[in-house]
Amino acid sequence: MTRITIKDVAREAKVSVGSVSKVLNGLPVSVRLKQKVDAAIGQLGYEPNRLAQSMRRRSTGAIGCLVPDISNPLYWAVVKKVDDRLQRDGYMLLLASSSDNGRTEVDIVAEFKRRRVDGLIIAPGRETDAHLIKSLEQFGAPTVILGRSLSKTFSSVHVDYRSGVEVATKYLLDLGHRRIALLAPLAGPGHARVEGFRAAYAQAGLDPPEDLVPPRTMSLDAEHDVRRLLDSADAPTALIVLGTRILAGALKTMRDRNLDTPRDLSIISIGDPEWAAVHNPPITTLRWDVEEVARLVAELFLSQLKKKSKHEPQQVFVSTDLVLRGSCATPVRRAEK
Amino acid sequence: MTRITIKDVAREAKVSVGSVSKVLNGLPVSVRLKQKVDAAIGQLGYEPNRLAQSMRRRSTGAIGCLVPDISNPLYWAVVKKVDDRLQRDGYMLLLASSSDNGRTEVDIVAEFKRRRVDGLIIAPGRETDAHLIKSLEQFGAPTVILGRSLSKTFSSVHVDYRSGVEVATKYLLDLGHRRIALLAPLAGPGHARVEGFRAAYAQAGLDPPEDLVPPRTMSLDAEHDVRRLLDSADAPTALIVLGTRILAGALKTMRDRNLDTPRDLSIISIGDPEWAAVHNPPITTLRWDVEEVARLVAELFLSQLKKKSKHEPQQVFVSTDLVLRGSCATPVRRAEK
DNA sequence: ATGAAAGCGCTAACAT
DNA sequence: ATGTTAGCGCTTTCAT
Repeated sequence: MTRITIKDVAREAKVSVGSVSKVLNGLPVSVRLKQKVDAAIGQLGYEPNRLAQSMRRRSTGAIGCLVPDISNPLYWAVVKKVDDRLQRDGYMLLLASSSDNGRTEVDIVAEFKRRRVDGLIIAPGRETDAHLIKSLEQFGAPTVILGRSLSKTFSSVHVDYRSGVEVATKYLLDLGHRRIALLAPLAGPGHARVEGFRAAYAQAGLDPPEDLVPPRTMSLDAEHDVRRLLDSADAPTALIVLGTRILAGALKTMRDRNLDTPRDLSIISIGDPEWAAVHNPPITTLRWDVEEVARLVAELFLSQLKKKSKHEPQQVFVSTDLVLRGSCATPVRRAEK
Repeated sequence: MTRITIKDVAREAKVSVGSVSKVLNGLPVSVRLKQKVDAAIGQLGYEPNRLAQSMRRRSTGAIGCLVPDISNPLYWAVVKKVDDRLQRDGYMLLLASSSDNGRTEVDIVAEFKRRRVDGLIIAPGRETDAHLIKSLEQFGAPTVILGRSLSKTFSSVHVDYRSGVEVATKYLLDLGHRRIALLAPLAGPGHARVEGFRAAYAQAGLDPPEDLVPPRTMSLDAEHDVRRLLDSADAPTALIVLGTRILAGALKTMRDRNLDTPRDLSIISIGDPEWAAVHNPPITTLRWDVEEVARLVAELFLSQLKKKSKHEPQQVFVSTDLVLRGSCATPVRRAEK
């Protein structure tokens, strides 16, 4: 551990600590002074202590980043991108995940505060959390919320599931499907997806199959849910599934049952795992640009960081694309099977 | 931003700052004192400033964590697990990925030093890097290396690819394959895999097909490589592929070529992406326990952190399992096809 | 242009 | 048992 301080440098260069500090911070000094100080720094291998700097400057150059327990590739893609972007500006990420360690999001935000982070990037686990909102608001640092509508007082970036699912549902409806099941957890922004689902039915002048929409089902065991669904008397002819796990569960179940996609069941995946295009048949997917989400988070964040005046919070939505591949077809009536 | 300091608390409670500090740190004090201080703290909503604490205590409770690519499932699984474990002990992760931001690993480690992290968890991009090693050694803080044999002076956790690939190769050899291609990047611990590959051939009294082993090929474009390989006159009858990307490339190419797995080509994947079991046919995989890797990293790290005396560095290897699924079969002679 | 000195908020001796 | 005080390493007035 380096024990060399600015004092040592000052002594070595035979100047005052104040002068060394000036050189360090690029303030105007004489050429001679700068030379002496630089020489001493090189000589001693001095590295400034960021703790001490942070203390005086009242800024740590650290950003608190909180992601939930869900093992969602989206979060990591965003973390990576944000990290890349912020490192460029000299910031570092203090990362914490809110799972499996018995600490709540509020606890972690409190810890971020104690560590005097310069800002916060938060992907909350739940849609609304008064305690968390209050905690964030009274902190008052630049904050971006990812994926939830916590409160309009913060900037946030969302995927526009509502219209995405609407498009996907309409596509299936147009193909002739009527009994479409939406398999997504109720929690979180699930309601947006359900809204899109209902909207598509409404627009087609149809009633959505209430028994196939959450919150009907969805335990943690996706495979089990899918199995029950497919085995029921009035089984759906198409599935819209959220996320890798449920998709995998559905696909596995179908293989076990020797059901064919898309002949026996059409499938649309919400989210585009790498392998959706590899699978046989390739899975039709509602995808969005992870890179763009990440870019927006980083931009929104940096813009707040740079304005001195409170910037107006913005809610940004990232649109989705329905990527047509081979997992959807006109439904075959059960009797014909 | 909280502007309340220990002084304010002392004044409010009408005690000295020293006494407040004692209460904060759980040192023995009278019940009455503690009550007064706690009351004042609650009253004021005081939160200790960790920067100031760190400065005096000479310990930040922050751990520097450096990975080449946080969005890689292996790394983020480890990071998440390590984070869970370390949060329990009051630590936080300072995370940095060394890609796409123009900063070298040495730069980032230097930044970690300046920020006075209490320890380092590093997944180096390359097998050996004298500069990095020196930088880590002179830091002298608890350090765990993930996935590379940087230097025996640090503790490290590895996946035992050598024997894993040997087992996988032997399995294919026993099935009757002779022209097996090992598709893995040369860089990094690739040599261990190649060693395993050669060892299996040697043990069977056979010569490995030199033209099918890296460093023969492997550009960044896996699909292209696979295509060239399959189109060549003396194409392999089996593939051992490293990682999601290459596997996906291989599978896609095969679908395009209308080749069947395992009839036309057997495939073993090194690493077990979630979908390997979902794919049709399910992919035989050389897998290891990511959780265990993470657990070992955390344990190795904490044990160093807790010993005052330098602990002897340990090299831990995590063994692999060959999970037999449906992607391998006895080779069919080309002519018969 | 440079130096001296006062803190930043806290902990840890040392006094009392 | 509690209070006083000297720093931790740095930045930033304020003098010179």
